[in-house]
Amino acid sequence: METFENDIFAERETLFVEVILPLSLAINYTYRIPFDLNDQVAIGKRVVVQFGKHKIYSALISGISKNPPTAYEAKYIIDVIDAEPVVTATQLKFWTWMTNYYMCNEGDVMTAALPASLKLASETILMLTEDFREDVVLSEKEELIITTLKKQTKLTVNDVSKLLGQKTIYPIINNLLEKELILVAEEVVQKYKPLLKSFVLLNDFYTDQENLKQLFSVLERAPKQLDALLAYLKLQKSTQPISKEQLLEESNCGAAALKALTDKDIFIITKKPVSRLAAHDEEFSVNFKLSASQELALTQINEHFKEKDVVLLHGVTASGKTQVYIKLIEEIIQHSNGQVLFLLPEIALTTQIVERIKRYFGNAIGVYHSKFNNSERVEIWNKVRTGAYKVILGARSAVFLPFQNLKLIVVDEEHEPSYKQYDPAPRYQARDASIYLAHLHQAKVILGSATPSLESYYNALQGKYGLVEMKERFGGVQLPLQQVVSISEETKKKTMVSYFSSVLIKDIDLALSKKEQIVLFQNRRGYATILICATCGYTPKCVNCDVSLTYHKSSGKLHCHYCGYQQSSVNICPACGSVHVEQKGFGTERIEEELKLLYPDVSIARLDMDSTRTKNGLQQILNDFQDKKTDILIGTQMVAKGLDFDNLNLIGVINADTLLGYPDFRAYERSYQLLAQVAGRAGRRADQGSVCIQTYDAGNRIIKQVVENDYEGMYHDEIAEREKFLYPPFSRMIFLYIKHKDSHVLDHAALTLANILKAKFGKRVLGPEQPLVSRVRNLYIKQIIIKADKHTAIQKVKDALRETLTQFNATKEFKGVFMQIDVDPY
DNA sequence: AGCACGCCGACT
DNA sequence: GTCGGCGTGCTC
Repeated sequence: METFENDIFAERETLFVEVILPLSLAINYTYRIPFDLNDQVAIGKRVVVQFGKHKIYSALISGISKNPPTAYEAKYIIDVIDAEPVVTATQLKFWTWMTNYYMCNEGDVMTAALPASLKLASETILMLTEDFREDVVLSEKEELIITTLKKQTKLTVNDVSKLLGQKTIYPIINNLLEKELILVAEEVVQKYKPLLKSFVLLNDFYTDQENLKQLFSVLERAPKQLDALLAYLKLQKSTQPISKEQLLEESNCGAAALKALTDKDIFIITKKPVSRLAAHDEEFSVNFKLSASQELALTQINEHFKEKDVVLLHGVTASGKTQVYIKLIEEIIQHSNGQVLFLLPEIALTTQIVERIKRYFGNAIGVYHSKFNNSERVEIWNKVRTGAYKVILGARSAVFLPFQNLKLIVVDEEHEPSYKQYDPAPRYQARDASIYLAHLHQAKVILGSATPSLESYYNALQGKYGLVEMKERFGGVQLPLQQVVSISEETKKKTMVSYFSSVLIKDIDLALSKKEQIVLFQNRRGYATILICATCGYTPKCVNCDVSLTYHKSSGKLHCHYCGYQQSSVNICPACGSVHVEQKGFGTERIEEELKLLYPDVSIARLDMDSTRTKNGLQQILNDFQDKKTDILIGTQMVAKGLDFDNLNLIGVINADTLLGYPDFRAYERSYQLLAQVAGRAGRRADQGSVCIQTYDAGNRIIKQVVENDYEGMYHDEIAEREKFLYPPFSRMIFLYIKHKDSHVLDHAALTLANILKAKFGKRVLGPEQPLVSRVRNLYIKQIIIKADKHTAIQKVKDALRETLTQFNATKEFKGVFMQIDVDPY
């Protein structure tokens, strides 16, 4: 009797949970648990809570306590969604670290980390899936939701609550989502269609040996069809089911023979939805041999890993770093059954490197990518959590996946700026964050690049990271021959044809005559086409932002790259009425046009943000180039990222100066990296490639260093500058952006804040300054920089800064001032 | 993020 | 006199 009462007492204990809401809030909130949900509560599970008067969110439990809050009465949670935690304890630690390090809110991290369908809110719209199946057994309530959806196609989470007359609906919705009967609306916008693939099946009749024998004799006079049958029987032993393309590849029988067999009912073709995550059925093996220098690099990496957690692999372009990674990954998954995270810049994810790695690791690999839709993302999320995926290829956001047994992180092209998220918060650097993530999992990190960031190389030279160098290209192919062409000289000699020097034209002619392909590189930044009035100098500007509008020929409109504002183009100057409105500057579009005039019979394509907006746009352009449908490819930065084409031997850089002239302490480093990477695309297989760099500044040391492949020289020059002027890695930087719609209020606020900060941190505070673009979306912007030298305890600075900002924002005068913090803003 | 509360201009 | 503009504060 007494134990019984004790049990009741234990059950009746009141629990409180601290939850993270998927909103940018400075603190977490505490809710109370109704007794009947006590045993379902666990850290990492999602709960349904009401926040504010009406809103309902799915929040994440980050802490459990028995102490009621003193200052207020906690609201009850409405429901517990998950049977198992969706977020691991390690992930929560990672979130907390990111919140502190990058000075954002935990809700920001949660928003960035969770795929959208794990963040249901009351207005989330639910719909039936396209390949809705009738054969699933449903509960009464599930049935009601489904029949209603059949009638009116759309329901919000709120509607469902009303429909069922109860608040406890999330587990039901979750069930339906898991059974893939419904989906959340975002997926519909992205037109989620299951990928259908044709599979071949031999008619059951022929499983009988006698019948099969007869079939052989019947097909004797149809060699192609016989071939197909033999191929099928051969494949049958190893793979099931057999896809149409597989069979065609194996047999060389041709589609006609296959069709004939199908018509005769010997083969049966069925279409089945397959995972978009493209499971490869091939053998799980790595059957290539490393070269001597790759083998050496591998040994050195493993040697360093005995003492160090991070190794920098510095290998020249086309040295075969990928193979080294693959060997490392193979070792990990075979010997420790651990998981590997392979980070790539966003853009490289759609290219060949992914295909290559998939080929090696087959079903154990998952790709995570911002262009994926929700169902794909959740699918990957769950497969990482259960450990079904051993290797994850992903862009920066892949650091948020729920790894179970992470052993190795590879950060390829570690110098890439796209590892940094600029907007919105969390403004994190995935390369740096992955080092902390690895630390949490006691995993190792390998940073790879042909042109390492100065920070990483510095860390390696300081002994903080292990350093492994590969100085030879794979197969002994020579590095491309690079030449510099002075645009000013050619202009003087009047040998420039539009944007192209005589040297470049000669090279293009030669390459075309050899049927080789060409890539022309034009950095877009600062050089997009703008309109300018030749009479009065007027330039159309964005109404919301302090930037000139750029002219896009494809749309015939003027666009703002910051806020997306568009307006129709102008022929007559709105300021002075002159008709002499001219185009200035040149983007890829303009170069394409000029080139088409010079080479009307040559097939030219363009690779930039505009031509690759869709998920498959990039892939299409690359495929066409691979298949040699395109002779010349004109591109922005994108062409520098991991492209690998056999027939590409000439690279032309239209104008190198746009890179060098950028007002940023990193401009020279970035220029070197970009030019070296672009140049590295040429001649990767047999012949030595050539690179033609056009510039007004032929004597520039960076250009010289690029031509001489002198990374060390560049490093030493740049690091000396950094040390002299106390830039990273000799200091840590925090950028503070202050925004307000009224420029006077902003000026006053920025100055006041800068003075407060200067009183606290002294000469480490610079500014306020006006950033390059001083107004975006109708908000004026000022910038304050905090530059803490290496020996400062940075966490203390951050703590003090956070407190100062909170106080500042609380003063009446500056309440409406927005502030953004960017830690390590590179 | 959203939503209510509240304090000033142009309207029945 | 009121309707509604959006600035500001709060949400456990």
